[in-house]
Amino acid sequence: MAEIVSKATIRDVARAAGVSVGSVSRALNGGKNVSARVARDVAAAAEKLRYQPDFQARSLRTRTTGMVGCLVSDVANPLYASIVQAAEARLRETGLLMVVANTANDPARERAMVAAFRSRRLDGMLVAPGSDENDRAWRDLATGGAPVVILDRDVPGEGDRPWPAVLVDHREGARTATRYLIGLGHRRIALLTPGARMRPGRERIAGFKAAFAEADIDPEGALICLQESSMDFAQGDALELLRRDRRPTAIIALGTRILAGALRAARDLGHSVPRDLSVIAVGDTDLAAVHSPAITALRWSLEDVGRAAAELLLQRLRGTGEGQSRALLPVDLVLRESCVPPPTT
Amino acid sequence: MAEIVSKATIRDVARAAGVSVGSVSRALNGGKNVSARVARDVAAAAEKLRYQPDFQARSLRTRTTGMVGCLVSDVANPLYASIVQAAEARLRETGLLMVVANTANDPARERAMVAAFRSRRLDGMLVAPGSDENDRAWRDLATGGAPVVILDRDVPGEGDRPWPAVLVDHREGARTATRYLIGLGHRRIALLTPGARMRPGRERIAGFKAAFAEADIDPEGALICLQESSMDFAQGDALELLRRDRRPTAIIALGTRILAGALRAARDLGHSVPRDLSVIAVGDTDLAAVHSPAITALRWSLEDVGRAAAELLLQRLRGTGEGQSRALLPVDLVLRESCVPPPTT
DNA sequence: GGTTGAATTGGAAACGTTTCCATACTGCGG
DNA sequence: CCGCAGTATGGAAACGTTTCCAATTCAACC
Repeated sequence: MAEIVSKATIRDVARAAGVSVGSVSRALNGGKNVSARVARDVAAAAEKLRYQPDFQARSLRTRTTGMVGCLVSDVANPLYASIVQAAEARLRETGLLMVVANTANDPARERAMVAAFRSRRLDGMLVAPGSDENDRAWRDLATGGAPVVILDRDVPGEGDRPWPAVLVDHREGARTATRYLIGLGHRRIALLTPGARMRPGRERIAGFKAAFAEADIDPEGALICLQESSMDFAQGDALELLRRDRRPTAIIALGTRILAGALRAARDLGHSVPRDLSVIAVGDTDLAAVHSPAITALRWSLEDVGRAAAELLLQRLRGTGEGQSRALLPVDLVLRESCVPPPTT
Repeated sequence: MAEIVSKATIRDVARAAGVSVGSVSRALNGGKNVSARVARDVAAAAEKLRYQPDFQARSLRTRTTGMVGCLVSDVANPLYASIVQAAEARLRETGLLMVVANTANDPARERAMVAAFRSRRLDGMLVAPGSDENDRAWRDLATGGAPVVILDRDVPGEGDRPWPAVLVDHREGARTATRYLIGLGHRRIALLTPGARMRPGRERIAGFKAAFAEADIDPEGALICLQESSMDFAQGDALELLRRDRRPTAIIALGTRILAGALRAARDLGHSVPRDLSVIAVGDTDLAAVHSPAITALRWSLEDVGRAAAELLLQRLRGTGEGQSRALLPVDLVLRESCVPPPTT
């Protein structure tokens, strides 16, 4: 009949079971040094009172909150959403909750959120900084003692050793894609990617250039076009690119929005994909898979990134040996219909 | 030079400022009843010691955590991701953190997460239950006293009054879309949407049927095809649908994955969109906007949903008058290139 | 100068746990 | 029968805040 639920405190349970609060705590948690009788009575009392321990109070004493933070520029970005999703799944399995915050790549906001996380005493955090230089914030957090795992960024690191991180081999991916296009005969290829402020862009550019270098062809054909990550910008840039005299015959475009912009620009100019323009998507989004023609894409597993990051963090939280401190995930080129040899002019 | 940061407690500040802890607390929070001298000294001491209050401890005393939960089936689903993003943005403005959890529409997991949220004493929560019947879980939470805002679901409600909720007018949207297709001359139209277990599906079906009813045409042409939300399923179903003798001449398909399945099926069968098959997307995703041909779509603002939900929750948290308790957001049909009159057979 | 009421302050009691410590109890070997 | 080691137990301290309450100061007014 008890309608008023859940005001039950450990003291109530103790009283109901006729033991001390200390015993209740031991019975419910440790199980160590507790007699069968006490265990039984406490369990019964807890059940009857629908006792649910108060995490806040427990946290205060144990200095652990059972929560980890996740800081990304935008959870709605498909390239992050799946990472967050997978990480949450893994963390939940161990009873951890995940608090997420969007930074929009604003360093001030990043610092503010790190401070908030620390002030809330979150046990750890997963972060994808908006630039590699803002490591003061992470350092701050680290001095708070909470482990940090970096998502696909090169953050300088803490004195001696680098931060634990999950990295994606964008360089090799970009090189493979570029090599493939060169192999098809393309000599002028544009790479559309957000700025080199962050690791993924930097690595892609490096791989892109490497492919040109190793093919020993005119590096002038490697058109690097840095982007805001927005469809309209990309469309404008792509239009400009495709109107040039010696326009690129192939485009490598990041994500959903930039890819979309490029595709639109091509359509607006009456270029047919792949006949007039080959296209490779970086990141295998719904759009790439379903577009007609289906877009050849560089794919890496976002789920793996999330899972691996969670795993790395869990290792640190448990303090079980250092284990490995970084993971490098592979990138595959999945061949579809959007690449053919360049038109013969 | 102080390298060891952030062990500073309020007691340290009190000592450094030469006042009592009570005064420090008042100086830092209330500002009420505190002399200029104390305010100055405390501020200075806090600054010098880099004092950051411990939210855990504060929570214990104030019974408020500054965190709200968000429970959806899958944050990586584009239809949720933007909602979460927008809600987080609004909540953050007021200093609240958001913890998210994915339920995969599993009622057991939903209950478990609600329990976890309550146990952590989250101040409130935003939830999109996987079915409308699992309201026991929310009732539990409500008895914990934390306000709940429902995202686009019909949850029976708490005795007298319904839960606060943000709803989308899917019925009207579906009706508009269907009416539009009928107006173009279509008589056999398929609606591909996930089951009627949840409000959006139910409402869409109702609107779909209503359009047929009001047009006074053969309701046999209203082909309702319930779906798992997965591309492969949708593709299979769509193939079956399009192979029928009297195949639909238009398809209304939900989201990214089902839409993608339908588009693929059409392509596999050599049906050209829109010549042989008109298509309307439900939900204006990247895919719909960028596909060639661009897909006419039902659009509602996910950002508005998230913002409105956050706003409703904030109202409840502040306890400022009841305000309105539900919002109904409009759905627009954005016309693109994927709908034309049916082929004349 | 004394009285009064408000403004400020310090001290201590909460908040609900976990964990430490001292005590009581148990069984066992001498 | 007496230590004695180990195990169970109760009581209390601690975690870091906020907030209550009583005490003190202060200014102003008679």
